[in-house]
Amino acid sequence: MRERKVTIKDVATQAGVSIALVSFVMSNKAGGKETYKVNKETAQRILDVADKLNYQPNSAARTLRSGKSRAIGVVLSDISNKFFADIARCIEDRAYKYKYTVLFGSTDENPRKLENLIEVFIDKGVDGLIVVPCEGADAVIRKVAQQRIPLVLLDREVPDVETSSVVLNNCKAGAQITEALISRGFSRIEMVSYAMQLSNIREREKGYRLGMESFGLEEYVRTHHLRHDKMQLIADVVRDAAQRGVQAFLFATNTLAINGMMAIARGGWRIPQDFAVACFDSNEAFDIYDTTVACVRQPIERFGVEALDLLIKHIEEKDVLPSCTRVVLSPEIIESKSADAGMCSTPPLCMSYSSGPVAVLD
Amino acid sequence: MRERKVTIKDVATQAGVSIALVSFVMSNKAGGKETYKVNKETAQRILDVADKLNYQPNSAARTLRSGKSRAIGVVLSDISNKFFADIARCIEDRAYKYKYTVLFGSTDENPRKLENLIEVFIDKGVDGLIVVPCEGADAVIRKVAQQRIPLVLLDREVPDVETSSVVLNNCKAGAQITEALISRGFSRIEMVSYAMQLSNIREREKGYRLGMESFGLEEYVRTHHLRHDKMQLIADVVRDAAQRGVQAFLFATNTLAINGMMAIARGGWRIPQDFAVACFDSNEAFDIYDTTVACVRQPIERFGVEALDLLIKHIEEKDVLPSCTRVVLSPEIIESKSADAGMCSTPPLCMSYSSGPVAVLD
DNA sequence: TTTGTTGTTTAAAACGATTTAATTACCTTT
DNA sequence: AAAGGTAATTAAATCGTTTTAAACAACAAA
Repeated sequence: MRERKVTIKDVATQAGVSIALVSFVMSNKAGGKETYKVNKETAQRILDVADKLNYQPNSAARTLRSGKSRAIGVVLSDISNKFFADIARCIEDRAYKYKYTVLFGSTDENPRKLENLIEVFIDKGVDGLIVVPCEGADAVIRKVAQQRIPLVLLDREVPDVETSSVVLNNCKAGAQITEALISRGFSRIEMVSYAMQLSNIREREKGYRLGMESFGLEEYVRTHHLRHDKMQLIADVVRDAAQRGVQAFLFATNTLAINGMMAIARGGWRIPQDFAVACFDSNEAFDIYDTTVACVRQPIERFGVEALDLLIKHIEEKDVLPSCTRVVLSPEIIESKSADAGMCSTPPLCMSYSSGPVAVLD
Repeated sequence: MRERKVTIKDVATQAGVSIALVSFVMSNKAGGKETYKVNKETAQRILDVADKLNYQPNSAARTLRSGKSRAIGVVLSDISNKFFADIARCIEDRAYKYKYTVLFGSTDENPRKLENLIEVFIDKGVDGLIVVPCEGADAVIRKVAQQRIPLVLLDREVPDVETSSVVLNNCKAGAQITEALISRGFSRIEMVSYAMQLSNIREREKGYRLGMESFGLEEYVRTHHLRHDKMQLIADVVRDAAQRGVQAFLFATNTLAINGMMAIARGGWRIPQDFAVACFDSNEAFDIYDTTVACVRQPIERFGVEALDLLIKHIEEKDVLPSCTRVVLSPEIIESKSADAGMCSTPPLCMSYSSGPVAVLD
């Protein structure tokens, strides 16, 4: 019952032309730049036949011969993390527009897995890669970059490597959100972060420090470094902080904030009565119960769009000069209306993600 | 500077054998069933050379010739939705183990987009598909099924089509969670659902009805049907319900719950003091602020694992009988400890997703 | 008539693997 | 010594495109 796939040959015979001509017409349809000269009538006839037979070019054959797959690989930390899932979605949509297909992979911050994923993707013949590098992946990234495989780093950067990247201005974001806390009257503010050598994390911590220092609060600067696979220890951090009279926490990520707030709640403390909280990334939870003092909203759409556009640019000018672009996105600080009122279950600031001004390039 | 890719030919000449032999060895390495007879020493020599040259078989060539791509397509509603993102992650991990690559696509509940995604994936040569069908996609699904393309439906089913599927026992879940609400003393319970013809949604509503009826509460049965692209109307539902003295809401999905709870908060009501809330799918928000009466926890891992295993089974026995399996997963009802205490910001029930018993097959 | 020229079309060679059918080498057996 | 059998190996066809270089047709210029 299996109907044999219709090939370019079928179209050619049906239309009474050679397969080459069909190929010319089919690839030109996609709007190629090198226009082959094909008689208009013949071209139309071929298109008609192709349409009638419902001809779909075989992707494997095309890739084999041309070396181009119109597929890209996207290597993230974890696609089930809301932040990355949102970005993935934007990349997907944008790629769809350009008629590119996307392969996703999650590293779990494991450099070996990252290396393996990249290998698999390259092996599958992707035209380029968007990668969220993890700790210990520097060497692999450098290798990819010097192999001249189109590459865009996302969210984090790697030192001493010539490649394009799209990142947030993390330092500025860290400083601004710290200042938001301070302007609410808090001074004993501590940061909860990861014990990972990641550019974005380090910059956020730096911003926090700068923010504190600019208000003369250097004596209270304290950053807790958690291992991402030992998240339960966050409860100790909270307990310890409570004893030392800490007033507010600044969480370096989404995941830290959620776990931290859970630890706070479990310990019997209340937000914002006992602890004020601010964090990076927004979250649905914060939208429902508007209890956080402020959060850094990252321009997710821009991350996806800029990364994909950059990558496609690289793919298309592959043989030309290897230009590198660094896109630094501006954070948006969203301050809660109600946090200082000490209430719970009050109207959230925004109904959906789409509201509010979109951050712009620096 | 571009280093030419090493091909099977290079390995063959280096090892002093024919390319056929290399092919035999390379594909046998993967544990094929039809063992070609190759001299052990020669095989080892070939493997050594392949390793030394870092030979990676060209995927396009392999796909073109063999018709198998070791890639699958996964068509979801929206990968940025936490529920689907979690499933995607499980599928990814499991596929990785089997050395399969996964293509993801989001339909936004649009049947045209679903059709297009499936077309693109098939065109890319995927060996099989996992699909979350949306409203209006029945015809497309049937077409795919009768084309004998390995297919597994996820989360929702399509009537009158012979295909495998993995779904929750939605009716049972609906009944149980309704009973959980009733056992807390609520009787004026209304359901907030979608105006979509989706098997899972319909079953959940049915369960709610059965649950209410089994306690003689049929007079209060009322299901609100929202359009997923008109989510803001949920505020009207809440306001209207408040006037009619409704005590509790049962939300049919994650997204409805989040938007509903936001609408409640915006309207100045409090959870659980003014409205009790129960819903399908858990969410990080509910973990932090343990205010919901109960939620249906879906066995996400099982969804991914079962769907992928089924699909691979279909792919591998493609030429044999087209057997269909229907996997129905049991829901787990998670009841909050604190909801009836009328508190906010109390210790949540579980620290992370991994706690608690895992639901089993019916 | 010959030589270009321009616009169309095509034959045939890749691309890099898999897979079939045939061949070789080396034993046994008769 | 011939025939048969088995294990190991290989030549060659094939998958469905893209792409290069050549061929062809028609017509203008020399």
